[in-house]
Amino acid sequence: MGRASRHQADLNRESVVAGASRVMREHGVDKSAIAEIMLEAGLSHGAFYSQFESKEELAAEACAYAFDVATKHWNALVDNAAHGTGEVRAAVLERYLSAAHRDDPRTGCPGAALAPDATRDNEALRLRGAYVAGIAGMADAVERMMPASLSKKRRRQRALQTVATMLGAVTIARATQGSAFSDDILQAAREALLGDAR
Amino acid sequence: MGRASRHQADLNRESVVAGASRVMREHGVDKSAIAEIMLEAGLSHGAFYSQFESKEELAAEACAYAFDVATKHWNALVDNAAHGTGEVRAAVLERYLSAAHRDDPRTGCPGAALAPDATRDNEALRLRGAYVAGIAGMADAVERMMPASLSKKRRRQRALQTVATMLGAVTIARATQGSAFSDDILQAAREALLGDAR
DNA sequence: TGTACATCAGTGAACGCGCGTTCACTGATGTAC
DNA sequence: TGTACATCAGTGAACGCGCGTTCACTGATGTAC
Repeated sequence: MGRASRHQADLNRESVVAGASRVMREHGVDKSAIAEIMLEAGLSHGAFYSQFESKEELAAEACAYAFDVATKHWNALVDNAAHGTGEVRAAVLERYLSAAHRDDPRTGCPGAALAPDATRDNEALRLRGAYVAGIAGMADAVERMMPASLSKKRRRQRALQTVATMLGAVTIARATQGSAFSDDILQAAREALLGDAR
Repeated sequence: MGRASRHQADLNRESVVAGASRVMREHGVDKSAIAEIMLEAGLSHGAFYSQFESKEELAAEACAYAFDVATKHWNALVDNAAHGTGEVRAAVLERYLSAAHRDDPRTGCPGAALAPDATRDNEALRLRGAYVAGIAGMADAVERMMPASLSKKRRRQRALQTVATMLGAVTIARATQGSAFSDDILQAAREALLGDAR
């Protein structure tokens, strides 16, 4: 096959990062074998180390990439909101707290999917760094969805509470998938965050 | 060393389960080596398989054990409450959402610590089963702490919302430990669940 | 109560597998002239 | 613009390590008589 062009190599690298972000959200960093990730990108196992220094570097980049995509999407929704942020907030929460999101971590929230890996990353801190930056950006996006009538301080507070509840509900729903409890916890979170009895 | 007495063997088994519940809450099931767990119980690596069928069986028992201890404790607090459940609720939440709990998963909530392992347990379902039973019991205990003035249905709803927020806040706080965000998310969850007046 | 034997908890070493990382090699790409 | 050579993305195989599991063995415990 020989050497790939500089342009093609760059495309390949992006493809590996994007693929890794999906595989790692599904299986976690440790259970995502490099061979499997490279296969997803259509490359051979051994090609990995001509693009990345280590698996940990890839994990950090995949984390940053996943947060970037998700947060940009939310910010665009806010920017394009025609009738205030209430509808955007409702749509985002409805989607986040859906069975579909619970069942498809591959394209879902990296804050929920990668939290365990960021937690246990105690030697090399790159993944944790990417996670912290990512979740902070995500919280900022949620803050922008909060009612303009609230004070800046209250909007921040509400945003953080919302993020904690969203992420906790999906985390528990995934850990209990297949049981009635899984649906109940999502339903309760929906009622809390966008419910009638709000 | 020779054969241990039946009584001693039972004690050893309990010791292994209790030790595993601590090690696994700290490192997760996969990163908890059997050798390390057995060492914690003062036994040799090879003794494991005369007590347990597999690592997965141990993980399920360790999960059930950790939930059992935590939930019994909370139920006892409710049973012994002198002045209604408000104080118990406040004390439990204050503790759960503390930096101390974030920093000490070994003796902390298994619902937060073992969620990733229950999530990825897709072949042998014993760990997931223990997790579902455990988190359900924990939610019941939280429900008992809710104001008696609320309807049964509202108490249940509030309990599930509370569990989602608690667990989500600690999960994020652990994944972002060492950053300001980690303290902020715990603080926000305290304000949400304990009230601004707190 | 004492004796002979079977049981089996615990030991320490070895096995096997998955997987991160390394390496010698290939041959198209990029560059110097 | 063409030619010669150096570079390096990608290949496929091998290495090494951690760790779950297995195994032959030990000797105190439990039991049958």
